[in-house]
Amino acid sequence: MQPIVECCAPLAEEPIAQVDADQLAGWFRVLGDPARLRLLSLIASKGEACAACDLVEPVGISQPTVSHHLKVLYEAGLVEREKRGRWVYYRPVPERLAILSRAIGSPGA
Amino acid sequence: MQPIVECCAPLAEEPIAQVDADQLAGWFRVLGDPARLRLLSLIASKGEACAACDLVEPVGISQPTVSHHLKVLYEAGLVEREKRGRWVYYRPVPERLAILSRAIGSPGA
DNA sequence: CGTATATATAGACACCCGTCAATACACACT
DNA sequence: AGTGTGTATTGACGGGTGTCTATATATACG
Repeated sequence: MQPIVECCAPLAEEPIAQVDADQLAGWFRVLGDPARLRLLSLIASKGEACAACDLVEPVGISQPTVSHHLKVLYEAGLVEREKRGRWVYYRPVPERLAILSRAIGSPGA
Repeated sequence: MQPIVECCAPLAEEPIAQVDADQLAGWFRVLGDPARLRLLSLIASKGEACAACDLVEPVGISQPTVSHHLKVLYEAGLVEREKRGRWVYYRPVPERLAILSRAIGSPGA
């Protein structure tokens, strides 16, 4: 995960560079799956969530698939993980999400 | 295109419903491609853009591929089209983009 | 009408992705 | 140490997607 703190001015501000487009598109693609969106929403609305405890049953997909999606979210830097005993807890990374929100945010409207 | 004006409370507010997840994920998937992101950025930063005039050359992909991406953006309701003479002009749809921005917006951060 | 240009479509190809069952791994608790 | 449970990985399958070339359609201009 790159140390990107400031990235990608709003799309409407200036034509986005290829590099930034790749970066942003990667994040959006991660959000482009209903299962991941529901997982992220579950995590965010609880503030923190454990995979088996809070996530597998509600989304209604198999445990390996949940694990896969959580990995994708994690590697995109949209959630962070903390292992506590036998369980792994996930929390959202608001800074990352803010980058995306700001990129498509319409200051001209 | 459905008449969705109000949709999808912020992800962190409450666990998102399956239907909303499908809807949102569809829009994010559209943004999940660098070429489409660059096209949208070019359109948005100019306020309006014509495919051949302003888009084909800057993004560096073939005309049919540009046409395809514009169709995807259009059918997602992220841009609107207007045919003027031989040309087709595209404009962003800020309300749609605002929905996405608000969905991932972090009120808790 | 014919030609030139802007746009869209068709078809093909390679590649990526979501899902699952099966299995492996990690960690606590007795 | 052994067992049970949470988590991750593997391998496979089906479907979707981005890209291209070639071609078709539409519109303006002479």
